[in-house]
Amino acid sequence: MSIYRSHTCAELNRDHVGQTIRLSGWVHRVRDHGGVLFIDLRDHYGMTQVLADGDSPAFAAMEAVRAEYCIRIDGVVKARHESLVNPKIPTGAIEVYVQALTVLGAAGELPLPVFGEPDYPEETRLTYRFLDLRRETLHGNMMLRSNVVRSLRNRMWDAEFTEFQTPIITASSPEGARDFLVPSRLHPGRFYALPQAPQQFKQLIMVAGFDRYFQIAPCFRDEDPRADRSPTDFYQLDVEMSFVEQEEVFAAIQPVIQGVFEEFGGGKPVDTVWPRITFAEAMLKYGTDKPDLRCPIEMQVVSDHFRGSGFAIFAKLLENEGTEIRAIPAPTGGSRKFCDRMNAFAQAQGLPGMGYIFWRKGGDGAMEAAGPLAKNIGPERTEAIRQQLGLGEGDAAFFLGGRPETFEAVAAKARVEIGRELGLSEEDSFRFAWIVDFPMYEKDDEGRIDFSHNPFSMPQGGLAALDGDPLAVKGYQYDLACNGYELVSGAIRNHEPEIMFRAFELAGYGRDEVERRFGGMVKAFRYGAPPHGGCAAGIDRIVMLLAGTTNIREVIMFPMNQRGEDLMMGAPSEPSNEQLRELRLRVLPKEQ
RNA sequence: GCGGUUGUAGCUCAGUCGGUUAGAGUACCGGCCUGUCACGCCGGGGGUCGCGGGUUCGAGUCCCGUCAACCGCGCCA
Repeated sequence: MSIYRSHTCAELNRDHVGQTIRLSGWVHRVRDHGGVLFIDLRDHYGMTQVLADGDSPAFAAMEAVRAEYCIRIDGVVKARHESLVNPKIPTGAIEVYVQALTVLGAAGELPLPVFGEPDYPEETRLTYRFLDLRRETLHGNMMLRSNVVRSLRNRMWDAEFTEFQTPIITASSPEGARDFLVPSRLHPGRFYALPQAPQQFKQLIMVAGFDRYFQIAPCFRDEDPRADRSPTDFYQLDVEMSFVEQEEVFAAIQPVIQGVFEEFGGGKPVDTVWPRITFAEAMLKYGTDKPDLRCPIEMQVVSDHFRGSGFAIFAKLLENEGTEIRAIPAPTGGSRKFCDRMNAFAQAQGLPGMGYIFWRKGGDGAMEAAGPLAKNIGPERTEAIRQQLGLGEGDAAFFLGGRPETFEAVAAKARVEIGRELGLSEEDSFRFAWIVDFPMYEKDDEGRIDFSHNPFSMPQGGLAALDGDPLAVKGYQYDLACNGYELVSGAIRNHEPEIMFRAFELAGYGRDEVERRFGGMVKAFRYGAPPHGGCAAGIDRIVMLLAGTTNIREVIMFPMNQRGEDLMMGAPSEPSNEQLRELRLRVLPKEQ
């Protein structure tokens, strides 16, 4: 027999009654009745009730253990009386009478209880992550993650993709997010960078004549975190294929993503047909490029009804170029209480507010429009709006005005909030859509043309398209949106050096600069580069959705906190003087 | 960098209009209990009310500042 165990804590049942067995695990819970003492013994696999009474030589030892002690017991499996069976655990038909107990690892007073999983401050949970991970939820999340990754790999292998590893210590690529830099000891004053993604490597793998590559790849970005975005590092299912068009990438990746959602989604409905929605349409209808399609509400432009109307705020707004009025229809939302609550929601998000109209039964029994806006613009315009939006008695509509970029983010949240509050949205389903035709360029704060997404994407229309208005150029660039999250992002790549130079030129990067920054890739494209494209799927987010949480740290084994610190390991830490000397670095004092 | 929320026992929280010695649950320690599975009962220790300043006869409570955590914005090709 193993010195630690003959069985796991999930294994024993009536078939083992009478056997002498050995278990190792953690003390989940102690119930001391004086003459008889029960311990729920827990390991990775499950739970078994073990007990001792005064006749057992292990009784004194049993009395001494506390929650989360790691112990080993020897004992005999006993059937429980029918009235004492615990149906909540698989081993509930039996219990183990303990004859010997050894403490393998004692535990101090717990800073974080495992039993019962009460809510705890995240700071404590991260500092004692190893205890948090013993808890059922997090333990289960990590097992889910492992199983999802295995399933993704199997599905990719089955589809004849090949997995390769790319460098972790590599060169800085100056576009995009901030790099994590790694000082070079052999070359003082020079730095490696951790890859933000294996982007250039996977493209080079295609140039190298491989086909259908994938990798479960760590990506590193030195940016501030969000609830759904891990700081410092995260994992992507990175994919690249040669000789493909956009639809072929979709066809390759949909079965993989859909498959894991069907496998691990707990039976929640999973879309099997994924609509293609253009970026422009998504922004118009949903106010975001990652719409939550569980909410059926679609926004509409209603500017004409407000032009020259008695509602001065909107009428005046519309005199400025690039402005519009957008309506969010809210079927069944026709009460002042609800409208005021949503208005307050918009204000809490930093907008001046959302105007609204709602339709109710009037004093004479006929439908009447209510709300401050209706009074200002008059009955004809109000009625025209109602007809355009297809609303009726008991419904409401909210209005936002200005340049779309100033209100779209809040409108997107309000749309989802309205749908949820009114019970119009599905809750337990996964709704997917490919968002396509992203613009190649946008204007930055100073009015300069810059890449809006991925500079390596092929512009639609090729070289010729780059001679017109840059802001009108669309790329073969796409995202997969699911329930309000961006799960996948990808593109057909620009593999022709001349188009690439021209594309960068529009964004203000000279030929020399492109050669310098992306020299390896540009050089490769001069020696017979195949057309290629691919995508990358966010593993953490996929697991997050499958685990039913909205916090990415719930699905990462050892996450950073909101400030990019690892409270358990104490990272980042100060280097020793010797380390700095060797790297020939000096730390500047903090500016006061 | 900016905004919101929170900060009281190891932990989760309550604490009224500014008023006596700041409470409960849980955890911990001690006692009792032979059928519990969130065991139960009795007792005990445990507090810089985040920190600093102010108003007041009196501040956990009001005001100012500051720190920290989380959420959001900026940022994230």
